[in-house]
Amino acid sequence: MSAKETRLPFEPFEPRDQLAERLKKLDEIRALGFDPYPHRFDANFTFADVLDRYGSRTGPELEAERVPVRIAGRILSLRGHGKAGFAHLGGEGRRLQIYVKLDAVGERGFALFRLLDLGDIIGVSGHLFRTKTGELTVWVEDLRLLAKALLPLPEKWHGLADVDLRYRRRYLDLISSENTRRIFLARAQIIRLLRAFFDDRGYVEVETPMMHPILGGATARPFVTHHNTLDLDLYLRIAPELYLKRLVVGGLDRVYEINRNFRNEGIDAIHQPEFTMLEFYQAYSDYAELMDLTEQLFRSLVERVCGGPRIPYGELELDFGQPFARFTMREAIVKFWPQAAGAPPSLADLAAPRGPRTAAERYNAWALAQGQPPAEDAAGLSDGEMTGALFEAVAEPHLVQPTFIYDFPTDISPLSKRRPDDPSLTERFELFIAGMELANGFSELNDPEDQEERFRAQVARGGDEMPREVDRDYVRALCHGLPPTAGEGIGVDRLVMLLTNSHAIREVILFPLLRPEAAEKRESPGEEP
RNA sequence: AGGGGCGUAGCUCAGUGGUAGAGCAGCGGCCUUUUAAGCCGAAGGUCGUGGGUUCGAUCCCCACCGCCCCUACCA
Repeated sequence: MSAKETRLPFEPFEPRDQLAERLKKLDEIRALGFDPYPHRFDANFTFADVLDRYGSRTGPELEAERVPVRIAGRILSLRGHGKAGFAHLGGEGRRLQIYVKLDAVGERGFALFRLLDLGDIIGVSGHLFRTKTGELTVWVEDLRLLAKALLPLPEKWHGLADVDLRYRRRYLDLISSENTRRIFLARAQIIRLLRAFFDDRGYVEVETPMMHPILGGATARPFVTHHNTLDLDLYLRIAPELYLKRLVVGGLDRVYEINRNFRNEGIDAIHQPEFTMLEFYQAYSDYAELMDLTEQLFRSLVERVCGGPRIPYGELELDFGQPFARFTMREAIVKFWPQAAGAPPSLADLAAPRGPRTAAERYNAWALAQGQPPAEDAAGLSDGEMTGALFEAVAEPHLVQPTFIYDFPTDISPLSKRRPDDPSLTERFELFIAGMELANGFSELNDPEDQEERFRAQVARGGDEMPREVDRDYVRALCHGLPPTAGEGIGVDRLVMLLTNSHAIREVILFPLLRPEAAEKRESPGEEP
């Protein structure tokens, strides 16, 4: 094949024959005296401007005005007709048709037009008119190539159908999928709104370390890295929590951070190793106030991003207009207990020693007979852990509409403050929507003795997910006095999923972590050239 | 990690135990208001990889690789 014999200036990409073809055209364009990569183009309109201002003007009105237009964009469609042709230019998610004909652009301009391909970036000058079929179009008088595309766009009818490629070549996905563009514009808007919400309430945005010498702030398996000069192993952070609370000790009474956390765990529809978390802390406050604030935040986001209180999510309709449902964890177990599994346990049963286990045994007997997933039941589970497991099996799948679950067992909440009336429970809540956990907040534990004790218990228990040493400096900070403080984390990726009706976390992360392509494996990072 | 599905032209997909097909894209030709433009022509494939069964495998069997879905752990 002749394409293979063509000498290529760089390590070629597939499809090679089309690459070679386009390189050939590039040479021909240069031979015509055009610079295929000029430095600038002075447009006088954006696509949105033209379409919004002239989209409803009639043909005769446009002819009378002869609106001069200079506009630049990518060629998204191309239809040649001998000595004339149409194309659509795309930019900012909009598109505008252009009409190029020999008489109007001259021999040299038309020769250039015939050497253009889908994907090329061009600038045109001319005036607006309406075609026979009524489409607003630029009558081109001058045509410039601004950047040659050496590789083709995705297939015009199906777009980028290969999901894997959509994530690997997000730039192509953004060109060819309007929905992808919409999702990431919404994501940017959501993050802007989050900042505005907290800025308006006197919170200070901060950035705390992403590399931690001591694991803490959550229970998760970490990534480990190494600093050469200090000869120090570091963990990529699993949570910013302990640093943010140090700042509250330091008198930043309201702080928030929007940034990445890293957890070396599984990847699925709602988990990515690198994910974005909003965490915020408010001194002189408690978890009840945060539930109110969270409800306000979600309601206002839904209103502003989606334009109303009710939003579709797959087959579901989620309603943020009503007050969010609120149940204690034990209440939720009672409420969603299936009738067929016999009489539900009472709140007192669940509070009694070994009560959660007894209830779980009854539930699991029914669940196994029904083929339903049972509550996790390991021999060593405490009453609190058993309660959590029972809640997950019995209640969690039912939490479709926005619902707060609060008063978590102390055993599964190492950083939350105990309830004064019941030390087996903590002042902690989670917000569930569409079966997903969206937020987790609590009244912060600020008793340094209790904290040190709980840290020691974690270290003693051991395992990949536990810190290997007590964060002494954090305890010291608490010794200087952390005011009564409430704090919360909100999973930003999941929030974006919800507000954009996306059903996989990879849809809302621009470049999600994927297994490297086979061909890329050879050039793995870390290898010296 | 376990179960299921998929892998055929650059892309989207048909198809058969007997040497492989369409549409789109690309290439050549015609076409000065088209829009999934149209018409004519030519080209494009080690049927994911490696073994096995068979006279013969893209098809059947085994293993591996990659991707997707479900299930278990984590936000």
